[in-house]
Amino acid sequence: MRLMKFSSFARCLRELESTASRKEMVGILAELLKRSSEEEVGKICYLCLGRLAPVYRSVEFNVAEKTMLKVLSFSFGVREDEVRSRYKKLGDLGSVAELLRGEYRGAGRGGDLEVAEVYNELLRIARDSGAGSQERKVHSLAALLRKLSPLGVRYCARIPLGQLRLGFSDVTLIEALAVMVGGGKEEVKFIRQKFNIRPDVGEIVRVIKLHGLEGLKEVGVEIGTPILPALAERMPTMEKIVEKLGEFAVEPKMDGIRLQIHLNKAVNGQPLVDSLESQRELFNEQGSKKESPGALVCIFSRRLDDVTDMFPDVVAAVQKLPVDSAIMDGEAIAYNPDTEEFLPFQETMKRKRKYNVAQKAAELPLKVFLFDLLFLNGKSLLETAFGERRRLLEKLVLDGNLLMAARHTKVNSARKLKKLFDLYISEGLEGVMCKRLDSPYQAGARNFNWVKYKRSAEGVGLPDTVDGLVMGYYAGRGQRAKFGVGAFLAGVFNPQKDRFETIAKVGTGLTDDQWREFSRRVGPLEVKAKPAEYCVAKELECDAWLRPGLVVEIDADEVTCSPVHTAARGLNIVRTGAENGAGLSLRFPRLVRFRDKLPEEATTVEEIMEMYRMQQT
DNA sequence: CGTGTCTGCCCC
DNA sequence: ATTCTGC
DNA sequence: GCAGAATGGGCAGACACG
Repeated sequence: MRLMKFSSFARCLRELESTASRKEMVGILAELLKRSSEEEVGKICYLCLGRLAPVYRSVEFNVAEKTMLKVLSFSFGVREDEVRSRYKKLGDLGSVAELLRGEYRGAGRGGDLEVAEVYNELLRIARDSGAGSQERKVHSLAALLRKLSPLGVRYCARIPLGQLRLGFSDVTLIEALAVMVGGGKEEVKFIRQKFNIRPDVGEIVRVIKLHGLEGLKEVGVEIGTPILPALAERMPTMEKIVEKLGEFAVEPKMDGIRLQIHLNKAVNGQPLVDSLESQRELFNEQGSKKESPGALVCIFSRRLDDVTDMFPDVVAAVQKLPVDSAIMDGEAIAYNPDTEEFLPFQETMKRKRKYNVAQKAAELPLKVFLFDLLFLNGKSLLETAFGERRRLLEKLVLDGNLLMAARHTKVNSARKLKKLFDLYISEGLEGVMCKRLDSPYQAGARNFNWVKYKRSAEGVGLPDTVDGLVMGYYAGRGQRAKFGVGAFLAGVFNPQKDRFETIAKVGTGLTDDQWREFSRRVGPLEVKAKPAEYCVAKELECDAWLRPGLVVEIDADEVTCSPVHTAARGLNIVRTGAENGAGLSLRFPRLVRFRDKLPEEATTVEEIMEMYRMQQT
């Protein structure tokens, strides 16, 4: 079979991009996969998904928007402001690149590259690092783009940005795999199950090409290969949760970092480290080999990043567990051993680091609340009912200090649920997780086996919504480009200083109609420069400024200290954990509605300060 | 050696 | 993370 | 109801530059 040309690949992507029906996309993708040979099909899968490797290999480009602007400018001899202004208008660097390539009259075309050649070059560029690497990346990417057709450039330029905007992702690609081998619903289900425990489409398609679906049967849960985490859905009321779930258990929802912990002790049986090490060598990674005596521990984040080296205290505690092998799911959160209080999310985040790990571990001790057991002593528990998995988890003999089992209470009424919810809220926690006791561990799925119910759902997250002044807005990307806006900057009023201070950028909560309405309402308010009474950090500079005129109602989960937002900055009131000069901002801001209010009737900095204080208790 | 800018399928 | 939209 | 694509605040890391 001949190797596929990148131009031909690009034409296929173009077809996919202009197709809305998922069924049709599956057909096109199945054809594409069928046409590609086994050596290149894995690479084609990764490229389709805007990547070079499966997520848990984390090949980082360190090239995104800003650098790609430089690449396009350099590649096609166009001034950077020109590229930037076209980007603002089109909202997509691929389209800009395609246009520039079409207009480019310099020498270029170096023949028609194969997909694999483009892939290899992108991988080489991604791996370049160290002094001077940014410049080399710009030059190499520019040279690569000049060798491609305009359509090829369109997609190649989007790959380092990590999004091809084709309207499909992993799941659709899996369906295409099933169709490729002439399968139906059953086969989709089968392949998806395998993908959930080996989240590497490239690998799965290679196995299928070589050995068919039969070959996939060999793929099982493996210590050292992350399982896609199960995710929770939300529901609006507790009554609906009880109605939907029947008999379930309630656990507290902690505001920390999700961890999937793998443990393998070479006690009896074969340790499964061989394949792990060989895969690492394949990707030429250095230094991540775990030299722990007698026990291999791997920790993965929610997005399957290997974060083992960031949590040596967790590794040490897990190594002591009296089991041969296990995979556990849990939440890590920093706490203060003196007050026994859990710390805010921002503090826990400081534990996610590469340097000064031991020092921060001492400053910010963790609790890890384990809430699920996916694998135990060589056997997968994914199909085991949650009630039974929980029973096995409780038998694990945790140290009770760093490793704890999450509190877990069986519930069958809204009354009991409410009681637990109130209890956990009073402890300063985020809310509750409700889990069906009879459900398997649904790796990779967000469904109603797990339902989260947060403080904010009660309208208790923020004491009140915020009425913010719209100070300016930002050009939209992708599908927001057509509205001319993708987000806006909101501020609150400081009557003492007679000025507006920023509290959040808002980019969600508006329907398409509301985005259009936004454009209409904002048109007459546009001014050339930032009004003098706006206090805005440099990094929040808007694409268009507005004079005071439009006020909107904003909801959020929380008021937090902010290093960039200026709201209530300098109000000399003690803020726990805040640096001097910190302002306040909103966590997870979203628009509720447009309001007919005067700018001076916007929420004031004192009111925001009061909301912040109320939260602390 | 600091400081500033950009990046991350980052974490949430 | 939240939210909206097309299928 | 699912899959996908818009978007948020805030943190540490990687480089570039002076």
